[in-house]
Amino acid sequence: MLRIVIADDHRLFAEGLADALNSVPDMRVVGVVGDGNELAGFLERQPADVVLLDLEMPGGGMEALRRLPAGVPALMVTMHATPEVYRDAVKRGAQGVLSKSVPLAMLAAAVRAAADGKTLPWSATELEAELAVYSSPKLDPGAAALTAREIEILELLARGISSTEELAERLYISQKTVKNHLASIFQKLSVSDRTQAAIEAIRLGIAKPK
Amino acid sequence: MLRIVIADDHRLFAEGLADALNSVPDMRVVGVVGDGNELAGFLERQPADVVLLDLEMPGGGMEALRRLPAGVPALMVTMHATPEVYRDAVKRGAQGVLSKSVPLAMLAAAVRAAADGKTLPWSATELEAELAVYSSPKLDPGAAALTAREIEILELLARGISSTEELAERLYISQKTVKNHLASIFQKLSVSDRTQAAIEAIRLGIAKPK
DNA sequence: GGGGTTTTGGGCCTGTGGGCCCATGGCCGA
DNA sequence: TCGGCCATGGGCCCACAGGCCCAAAACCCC
Repeated sequence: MLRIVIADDHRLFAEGLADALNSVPDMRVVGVVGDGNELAGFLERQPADVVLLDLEMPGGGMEALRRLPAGVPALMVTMHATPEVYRDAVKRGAQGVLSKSVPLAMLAAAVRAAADGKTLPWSATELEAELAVYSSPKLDPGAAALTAREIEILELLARGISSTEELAERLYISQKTVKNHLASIFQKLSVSDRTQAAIEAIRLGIAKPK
Repeated sequence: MLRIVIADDHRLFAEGLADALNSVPDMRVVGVVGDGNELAGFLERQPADVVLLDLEMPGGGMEALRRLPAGVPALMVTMHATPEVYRDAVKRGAQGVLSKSVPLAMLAAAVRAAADGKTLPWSATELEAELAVYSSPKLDPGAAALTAREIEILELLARGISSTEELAERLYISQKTVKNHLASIFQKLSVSDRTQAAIEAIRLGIAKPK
């Protein structure tokens, strides 16, 4: 799970992006700050794996970038992505620069790459090639341990198929087998009933409600 | 449920905002377009209750505004909210102008006001006074029927507090009362157990997982 | 002040969920 | 080929969930 801090004074953008990133299975936004001067202090109290910085913000995006604690990967996200901005940002320690016009999936990939310590290239073609590796979420170890059948059951569960009887019917297996799978799921997800399992499945992005 | 269309070529912003608005109980983003020229055509196929327009976009925000079908409330959302922009936008039929720096809750209130046909004032103080009326979501008929206590229980449920015992402890009431509330919730949401209730609560935006 | 709703609680009963044990056959990789 | 995981089932037990009926105090609105 990658912990992300967003530094952007445009609250609609920041809050929206936070929601969007939280719906990506392997990411969690742990903080939003609206002022570049607050960022360094905030990161002392709240460790993060990646910081997303707006270029245009109070306190200055470039300035905030320069004052980041060493070793914290940062991505500059800006309306005005130019080669000059890229050069300056990378010189000051950023892992890359992204336009606010890129799709969410590309940002997610870039965040994974940044967390991995990669410095992203500027050119669009190289960038796409680089990010292809990071396109899919690195799921939690817990989630990864789930078997195919278990995931299938979780998907149904998250869609509201909650009774043992109906689950068994949908999967053409006995109710006993369903209960066995569920018991295994509970253990792997560290939960104690199917309600918590459904919530956890939704939270992990394994399954979506409806 | 208010249907919203977002017109903005900054995909990160648009997708993020879409997620954020979808998590507001009474709103649903039904479309995102990245070009002002596409907007009018899109709205013919997909009716909307409110349109959110970016000022700075291909095709021109003001231009797109002018070409909106009559009677569709529109809000201009922009980095550069100035009195001049406000004057021009309102003259062209917009219900108001909001800076991208406002919090999500204010946008949500503004959307409700716009859907109601209100034209929003420019000055911040008047705006706040006007939006106070629209601060709380117009819930779904089904959701609206839920009582305060029932919502409280649903929130806990969606956070993984699933056993009757723990729910009772958290709320300082007897387990019997918890079960009674749950029975009432099941009926109102047309579900049959707490797993489905938790999922429905998340889906309706009444509660968020964790 | 009186009639709705909400919140609180009781009793009772049945069905289901979840814990724990075990067994078999299939499949895959070392 | 053998040991491992997986999917499939069985039996058993008990606690808990959910259904149904009812009741009283609190609250709020007209």
